[in-house]
Amino acid sequence: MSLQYAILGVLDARSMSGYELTRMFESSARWVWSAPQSQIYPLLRKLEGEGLVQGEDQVRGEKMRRVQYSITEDGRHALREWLRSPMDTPTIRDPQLLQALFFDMIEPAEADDVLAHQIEDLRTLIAQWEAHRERLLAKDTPLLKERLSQRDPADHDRIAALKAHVFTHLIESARSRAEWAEQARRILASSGSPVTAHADRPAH
Amino acid sequence: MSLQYAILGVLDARSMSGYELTRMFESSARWVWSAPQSQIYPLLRKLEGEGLVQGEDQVRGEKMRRVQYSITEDGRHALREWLRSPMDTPTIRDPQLLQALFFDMIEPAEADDVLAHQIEDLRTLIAQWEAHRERLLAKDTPLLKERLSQRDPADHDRIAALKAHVFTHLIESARSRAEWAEQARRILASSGSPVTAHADRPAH
DNA sequence: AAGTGCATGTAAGATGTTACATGATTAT
DNA sequence: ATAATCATGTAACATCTTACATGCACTT
Repeated sequence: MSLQYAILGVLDARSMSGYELTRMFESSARWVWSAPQSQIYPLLRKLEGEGLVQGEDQVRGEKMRRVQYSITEDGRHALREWLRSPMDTPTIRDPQLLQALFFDMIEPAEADDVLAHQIEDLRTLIAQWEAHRERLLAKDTPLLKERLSQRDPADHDRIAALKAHVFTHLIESARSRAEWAEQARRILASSGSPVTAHADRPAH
Repeated sequence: MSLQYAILGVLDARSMSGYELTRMFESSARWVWSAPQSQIYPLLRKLEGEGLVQGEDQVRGEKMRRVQYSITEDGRHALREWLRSPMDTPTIRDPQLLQALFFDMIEPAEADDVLAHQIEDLRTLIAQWEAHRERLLAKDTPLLKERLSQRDPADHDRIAALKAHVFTHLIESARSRAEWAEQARRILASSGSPVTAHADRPAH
């Protein structure tokens, strides 16, 4: 559902080939949506079938056809409809939190390792998001530049602030999660042998 | 992947029928995982096939067969393996944040409505999670009671604190999100006409 | 007699992941 | 030459959502 609008939103800034979109969405820890290449290409075809995007064949080299997709007026309309529609908070489905809920079933030291790994991972993400946020505020990302060039200069600050604000949340959220993990480590250490009843392996 | 371990984790506290598990996981805004009934029953069969859970047929009334599932030693072992394994932060895929990223394409008033709806929704969730958290700290949920009855009383506080801590994060996270949405409303209001270029409908 | 809750299932479709396959162009 | 990057696709599979179907037990 949402990937389609993510694509439309990006194409609204500028036209792109499937490959460029793929690079945007693949392994994009620093972006708000991710999708593998195998989802992008079929979806572009589908959107073209619905008239929301338009592909233009470009000859490159001998017979290499490289398709440049751009958003249509219908596509922009569909995107705006979606942007206007309120949605409920998506149901939480967080494997790491689920894991934490049952940490009393393993040794505190083992749970501690898992949490330490989470914290490490979060630090990396935070750094990436912070960097991206800074670039947005400086209006220094390729896509934002393209977008702003179509807009009234009086709005530039507001638009950049709005986009950066999304990343502010990602950063805040990851920071709060890291603090949560630290606190969880403290609770685990607080005392207590683990798994007294029905142990997985003979007590040692 | 994770649903299977969520089921095992619940069954570790006490045996249950598919129906009871369904009620646990369906529309469970107050829990950390959710799944519709159509996922539960087939998965239970699969887990039984793998020997991770064991179903016991119970006669009820005339010929009504009601199956009570319990976790096996293999199931407990598989669950512990999973609990010990570090995982990377799941890729963020948040439709609401995606929406916010393109709010510059619609009227500020329209975006404001969407954000107001989000905040309302978050308040409801926060209230539910807070209630659940309180009950966990008071060791007053049916499932936690069953679980604690199998464990050393000296660990009870630590276990309850650990579980409650998971909900603390959900609450903190939702609060931070609500504050973020309020801030976003302020940015939207900060000035600026919207969509100057390529308007969806004639400017008014 | 009809409705609600208990209880278990199937089917169709959307979405997402992992892996494989292919060929052209550009850089070393 | 060969490796990396550009570029586009398919296949198989797991997961998740929505909807429908069925029948018993208990209440009103």
